[in-house]
Amino acid sequence: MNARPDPNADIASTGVAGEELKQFIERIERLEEEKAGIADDIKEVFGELKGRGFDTKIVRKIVALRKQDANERQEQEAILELYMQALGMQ
Amino acid sequence: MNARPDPNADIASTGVAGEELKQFIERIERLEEEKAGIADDIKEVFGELKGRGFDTKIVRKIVALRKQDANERQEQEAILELYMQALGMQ
Amino acid sequence: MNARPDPNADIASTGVAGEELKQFIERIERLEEEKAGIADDIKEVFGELKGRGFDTKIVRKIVALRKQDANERQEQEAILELYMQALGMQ
Amino acid sequence: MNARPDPNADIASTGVAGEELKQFIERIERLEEEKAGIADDIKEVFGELKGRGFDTKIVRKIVALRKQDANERQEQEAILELYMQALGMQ
DNA sequence: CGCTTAATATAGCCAC
DNA sequence: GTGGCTATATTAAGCG
Repeated sequence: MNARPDPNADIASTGVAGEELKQFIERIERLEEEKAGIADDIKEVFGELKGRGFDTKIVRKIVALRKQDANERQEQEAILELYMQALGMQ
Repeated sequence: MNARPDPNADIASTGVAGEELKQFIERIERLEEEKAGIADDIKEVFGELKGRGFDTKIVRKIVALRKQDANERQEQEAILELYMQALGMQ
Repeated sequence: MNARPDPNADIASTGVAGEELKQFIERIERLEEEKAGIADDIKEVFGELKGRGFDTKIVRKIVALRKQDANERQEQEAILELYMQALGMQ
Repeated sequence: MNARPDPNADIASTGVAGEELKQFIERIERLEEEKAGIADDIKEVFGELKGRGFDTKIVRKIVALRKQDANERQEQEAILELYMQALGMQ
């Protein structure tokens, strides 16, 4: 048993749960702002790196590859080749 | 004119640019970790909120809607400015 | 249960699934051509409109805004329905 | 000299250019609807193809490859390898 | 032609 | 664990 079994119902009536909800939403929005800020930082690094003459597209690929399991990558390539052979493409 | 007009060429030879690239990549990876951490925090808030009896789906929609409202406002202002420029109203 | 549980296997052997795949790909390519054609039509309209003295940038913004307004309306309705469900109001 | 040198100015005054603009916008919106319809058709084909056991991601790749110039692809791969060598990744 | 914004594709998440 | 949905990442287009 719970003192507030259905906060949603309370929203329309007392506003108590509404206040709690507001707090949650504000926390989320604050965190999302932070996240967006970091995303901007990343963009800046790419901008800087581009200004130094590096190819951003390739750097992105490297970063992605470092995350990705090498085996999975090989598997993907293998099945892709299989398909291409079936279609007579190369 | 630039002291390093083609970093790509350097990569294969001296490795100097390779070192610089490595630095960039590590910065990016550090920032992406931070970003992922915040994403986790957000998930936690949703978990908590769910534990308090709120419907996560609805809360997500509210958050999205509030963001959209903000965007909408910006859009409206943007187009208003465009019009004013077009009409020579400065 | 399915008559062809693993088309990928068939590709390398009989080529039957390869044929089916080819059909799919050709359908997709035909549709993408159509789509590109329409995109060209849109470009033409913008060209025409520009020739009539309108500012394409502004017109694009108006179109985007009208679309956004429509989306916004749908979003509002969606969240309203969600709330009603959550509150047991059918 | 032109009978309507600045349609934008007219918008605020006579509404004549406003009417013309409306026509343009409606044409654009109609075309964009068509385009969206075809995009949906494409999605359907992918859905169907998926239901037949094909891997949509790979099929997308094939479609993209068929568009792409083979030389460009090889060049991309070459430079990627170069970078990876420089970083000691394989 | 580079930079910014829109379209598309991918991946992660959540509910069933 | 599968499938839909949202969010992110990539790619393409438009503009100056």
